Amino acid sequence: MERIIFHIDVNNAFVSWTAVDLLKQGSKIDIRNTYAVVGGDEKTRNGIVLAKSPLAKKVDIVTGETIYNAKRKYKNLTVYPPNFRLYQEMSYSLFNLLAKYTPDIEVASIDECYLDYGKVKKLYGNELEFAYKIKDEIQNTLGFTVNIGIANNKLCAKMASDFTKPNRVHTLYDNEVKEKMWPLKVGDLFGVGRSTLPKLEAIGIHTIEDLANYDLTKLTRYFKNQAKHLIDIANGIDNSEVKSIPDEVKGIGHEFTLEEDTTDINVLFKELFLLSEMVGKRLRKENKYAQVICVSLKDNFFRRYSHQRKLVNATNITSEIYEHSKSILKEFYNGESIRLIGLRLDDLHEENIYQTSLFEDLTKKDKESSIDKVIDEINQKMGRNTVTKASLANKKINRKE
DNA sequence: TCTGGGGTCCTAGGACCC
DNA sequence: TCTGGGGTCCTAGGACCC
Repeated sequence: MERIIFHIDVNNAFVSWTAVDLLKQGSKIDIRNTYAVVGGDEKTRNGIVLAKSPLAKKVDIVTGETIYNAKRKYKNLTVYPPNFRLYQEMSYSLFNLLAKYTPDIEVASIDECYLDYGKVKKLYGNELEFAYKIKDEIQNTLGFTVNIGIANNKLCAKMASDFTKPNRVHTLYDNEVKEKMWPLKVGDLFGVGRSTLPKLEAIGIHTIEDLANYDLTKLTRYFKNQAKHLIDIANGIDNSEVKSIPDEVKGIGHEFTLEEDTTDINVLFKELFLLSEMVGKRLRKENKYAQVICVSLKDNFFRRYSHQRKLVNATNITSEIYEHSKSILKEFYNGESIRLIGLRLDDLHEENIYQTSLFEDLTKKDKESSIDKVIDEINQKMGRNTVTKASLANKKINRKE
């Protein structure tokens, strides 16, 4: 069977979705046609650009830069706060629409997916016609536009959807790679990031074509095992499958930037407690137990450090997660000024195979577990964060998720 | 009031065992 | 006894993505 893959990508997703929502609420202006970005709050030090309108892009505003910097590029820029709940709903509505046509859809992120068209071509016919049809259907029923890339593998479909925007359909079949992809800058290649790019340029590789034709033995000297993969992707080679059934979640983490830097370990402990509740709650919701706990810090020079610990017994109990994370932090925190703290759970298991120790108080464990259950249930019924442990009662909780 | 948060995958080195 | 090497587990950190 012929391999035909679609990559469907929402144009300026967060800006578009915010625009659709504002219009629904009666707004007279469509922010997609203004100098607008969606970005975090500068006051809580979350002030970066998450998405930009085409006009904002025109004045060289880029995703990831500070709001402060973006405003220097365009003085009257409007900044909209992100609304992740809305984005999640918009995302579902898109994937539900596509699922009417085929179950072979891989959700790649909140605003993009792959669709295995080869498997349903007999049903729907020519892929270009079908792509235009669903592109228009999305626009007419959901109110936002997408780009669709069509190719013989996922990588090329992804590259194709990134050609000219918005509201376009592009193809990048195997026999079009040389003509359509090779002239692009090597940094535009999916999989070449900000660390690999300068290394490639240093050895004279500037376009995707340069990389595609580079000698493998020579490239291996610089990139070891990564070299073959780099040359493959530059040639548009990718054999990965469209995975319609998502992998089991492999880890759960949360982190936050503090409102101000701190050297006070007790402040860090408090944050760890809040993080423990958040990751614990999610873990229990997934019915999983974690065996690895990882605490990470970012200092005021933006350097990241982390330490992890593998537990003898996996856990999903908030107080246990907290006690371990606290002791991990104590182990490696050296008093420097901290900007961000994060907590991650890895090595997740379905069941808790518990190795009992002779001296362990299992009654206490049961009690902790039922306390968590009660807190989860109340929060479920009454809304988030109605109840937390007493030590947090005086802490303002207004974190965004 | 310059620089978020949530993931996955990979690599390298050390410990340990045979 | 003069220095191997395969395999696995564990940890720390890097790279990439949206």
